[in-house]
Amino acid sequence: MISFQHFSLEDGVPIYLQIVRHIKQEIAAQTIEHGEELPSRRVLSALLGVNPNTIQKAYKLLEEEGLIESHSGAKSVMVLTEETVAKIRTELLEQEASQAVALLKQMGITMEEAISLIKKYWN
Amino acid sequence: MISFQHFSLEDGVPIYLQIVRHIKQEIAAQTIEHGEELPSRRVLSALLGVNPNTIQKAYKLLEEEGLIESHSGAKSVMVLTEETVAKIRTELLEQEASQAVALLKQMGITMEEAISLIKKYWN
Amino acid sequence: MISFQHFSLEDGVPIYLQIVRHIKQEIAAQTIEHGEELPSRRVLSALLGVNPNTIQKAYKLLEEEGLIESHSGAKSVMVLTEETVAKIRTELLEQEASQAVALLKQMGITMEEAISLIKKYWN
Amino acid sequence: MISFQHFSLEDGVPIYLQIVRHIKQEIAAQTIEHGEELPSRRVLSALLGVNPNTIQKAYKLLEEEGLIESHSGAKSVMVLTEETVAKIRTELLEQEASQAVALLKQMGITMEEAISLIKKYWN
DNA sequence: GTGGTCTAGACCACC
DNA sequence: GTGGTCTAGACCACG
Repeated sequence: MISFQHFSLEDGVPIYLQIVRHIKQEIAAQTIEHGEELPSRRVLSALLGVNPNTIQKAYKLLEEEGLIESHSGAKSVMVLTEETVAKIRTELLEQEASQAVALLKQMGITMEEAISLIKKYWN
Repeated sequence: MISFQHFSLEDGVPIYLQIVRHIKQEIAAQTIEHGEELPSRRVLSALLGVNPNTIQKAYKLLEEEGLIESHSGAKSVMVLTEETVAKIRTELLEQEASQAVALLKQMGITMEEAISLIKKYWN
Repeated sequence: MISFQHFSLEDGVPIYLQIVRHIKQEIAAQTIEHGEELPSRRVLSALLGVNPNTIQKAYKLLEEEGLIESHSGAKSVMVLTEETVAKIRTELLEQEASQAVALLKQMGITMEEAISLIKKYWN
Repeated sequence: MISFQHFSLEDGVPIYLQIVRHIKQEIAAQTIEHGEELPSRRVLSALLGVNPNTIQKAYKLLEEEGLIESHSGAKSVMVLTEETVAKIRTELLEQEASQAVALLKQMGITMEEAISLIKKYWN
């Protein structure tokens, strides 16, 4: 079941991309599964306090990537193969890890310090 | 001294915000120091390959945050106390670390796996 | 009696407006007459291949213009005086003719060429 | 020189499509030529009393059809070959003529009456 | 109720 | 000044 419990809007990054990213995270975490229904535009827009159109844009992008099927009048549905799940998982990890490492290195932090940081923030 | 980095709109973050963030990273890494002169808008725009207006916007934001002082006609200088440097450093780390940890945990990754990921991407 | 016609959103005009226009054309052509019963929403929607709601919307608009009377539970009947028929007829012709003539003149076509075009497309 | 002198907004048809159509008419009438600059989004939107975005949408559609070239920071420019002009001209005529003929025939008007209508509205 | 689209306004990067 | 894009709100067709 998809959830937007731990979702909060950052500043700067377009909202619809943040939503896409969050859904991909849920896919990678397998908290959302093949065939599952997504919340409707209106429901999710009310939940996040944004315009229904912004949700629409996020869903459309996911549809173009083949992760969703939408038919007018019916709810949008997840379309997931094991393959795509694995691919998304790898993508997200790579993205996040390389970004984090780049930042830490640029700030002059050593790998050991980085590891202790991870431990500190893990809880 | 501000170092080169590639900026683009790919991920949707406005370039001028990316530049602000980059400069803050250099502050946190102490590769930029108090009293240092910033490159002129024109020079930096050439260096980073973006429009001078965009640099202007970034500088203005930094000035509003009190990190820069521009005296009309003269060059801009960094205004950094130990306090502000520490604050920026903490901000950046916290932001990045908590975001990364949240993602990893949500994806069902253990701390040990996370650490080995760090090691893998460190180089 | 309302005849079949293909309706779609291709050119951007809402379907319910296309239906209204189509019915007005039948009025002007006097293939629909005063006192005639309209097909029920369900029947017409099946005939035209559109959603019953869309027919409903078209009927409502015609009712607001006074061309239809619907008594609750009963069928809708056409309310047409000679006057209104003539008015609709004139409206439609004027609209179409002036639009077509404006286009042709703007494109630098002579009246003679226009007439031969009419002849060409008449069949 | 393109002009929106004799342009007025109809109801029902999306505004951006009306604009596209009008520009195509000007192309067909050769009142607008290869290499000519189009009015900017802001200018035209103010002129027509609509949102700049609506103009943007019209221009984008023309660009996708290869009739316009747009580069950020510079004005949009017409890209017209003799071939495309001829094609547009034919398209518009065919469209308008067949539409007009269909309406007239459906209204029970004979070809002779139609021709006299044309003559009547020509002036 | 659902998704699809048109119009509107503000902001961004660039010349 | 220019075009490009993101967010917002209203309307449409459909189940």
